[in-house]
Amino acid sequence: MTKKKPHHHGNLRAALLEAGLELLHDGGLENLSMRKLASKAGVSHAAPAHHFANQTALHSGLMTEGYKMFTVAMQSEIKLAPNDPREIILAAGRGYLTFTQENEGLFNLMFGGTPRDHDDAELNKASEEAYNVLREICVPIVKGEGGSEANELMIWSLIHGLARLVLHSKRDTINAEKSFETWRLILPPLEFAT
Amino acid sequence: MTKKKPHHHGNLRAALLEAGLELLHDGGLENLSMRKLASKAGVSHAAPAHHFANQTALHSGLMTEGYKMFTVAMQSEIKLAPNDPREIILAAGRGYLTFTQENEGLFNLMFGGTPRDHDDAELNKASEEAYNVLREICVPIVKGEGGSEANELMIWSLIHGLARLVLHSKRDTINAEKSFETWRLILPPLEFAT
DNA sequence: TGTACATCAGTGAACGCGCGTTCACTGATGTAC
DNA sequence: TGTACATCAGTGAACGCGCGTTCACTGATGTAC
Repeated sequence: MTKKKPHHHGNLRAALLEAGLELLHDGGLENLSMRKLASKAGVSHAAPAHHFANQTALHSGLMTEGYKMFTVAMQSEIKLAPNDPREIILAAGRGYLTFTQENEGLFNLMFGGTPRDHDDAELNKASEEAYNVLREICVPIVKGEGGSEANELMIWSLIHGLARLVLHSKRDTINAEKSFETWRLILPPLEFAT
Repeated sequence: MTKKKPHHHGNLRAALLEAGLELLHDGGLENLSMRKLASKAGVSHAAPAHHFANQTALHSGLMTEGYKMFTVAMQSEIKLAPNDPREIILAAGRGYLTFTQENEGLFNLMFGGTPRDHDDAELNKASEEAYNVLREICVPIVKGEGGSEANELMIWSLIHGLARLVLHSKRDTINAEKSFETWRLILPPLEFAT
């Protein structure tokens, strides 16, 4: 006896987000629409309205997933790194680069100017958690004139900029290994508190 | 006697690009369409087809304008800077930041993953010229393990990343002055050849 | 200088498409007693 | 345990919209002689 489609999906919200990530993965930002999303999740195109009030809400939901993936990507690289502040920073950057290369569409959604819901608590929480990873790896760096904030911004700008540029010129830096090496080369000397 | 509209516009291509920049300026990436463009330029919506084969061609044309503006923005700040390699790098960064803050929509078009025509000679030329400005200001930096390319990538990643992050968190860094100061703070110490 | 003619750069109507959103509906689920 | 009922989460049809693109056309411009 084959399973009948249940009228209630069970966890449609999660399924829709997953479908959205797939769409982004397969065809980038241009490939994302509420109707395709619903279709990919095997549901009528009016169904998502029960879970996302509008497109911006959906985008915010996907960005939330993005930040969570960001956090995980950085943390799992950090876990493998030797216990040395510079190595930890390099590892976090590798996680960042891996994420961006594997999720170009999502990265563009997150940082390409797409409107988001600034009051989305989950989104704000997820993005803060990602930032916290960055903050922690910067703690050991000796503070200069700009304090710890300048250190964090420096590291973040560097790695974010590199990630963007790597995607932008795929011909030159097509594989992860090469971009990891570049990252190692451009990270300036840092002074750490002992 | 009032001037009749001439049937031939004279320089519609330029007018369309200008209209496109205005649309981007006023409403960002989402505000850009061929029909709005034509309407803004005071021309029927089928007219642009004579100047841009398709949307990608139009986007590429706008990106070309963007790179030119980039180059000008950096060069004009460099011109005002004291003749000191670090000051020149700081000045170029200020130009970059000014451009991005005044042209957020265009910046998103250029670096947000929008497809471009990779065979557009004008576009490639304009982007190379912008890169050349960067290359020149990096010449005085002492080469490390990664050679001059690593120096260029380091400076570019830093300033591009900062520009992106400034736009991303407008609340914190709403004005140019503040972002200039941040830029000065995060530019690491550099060693210059004498 | 004048004329014939090819080419160019517009117009305006029409095409079909995919989109987000709304709506009345219905079947499934959960709850009170 | 059984029943009545409210709520929830889907369906499918329909809405109007703006879009990129195509097309036959026409008026303006440029050129050959």
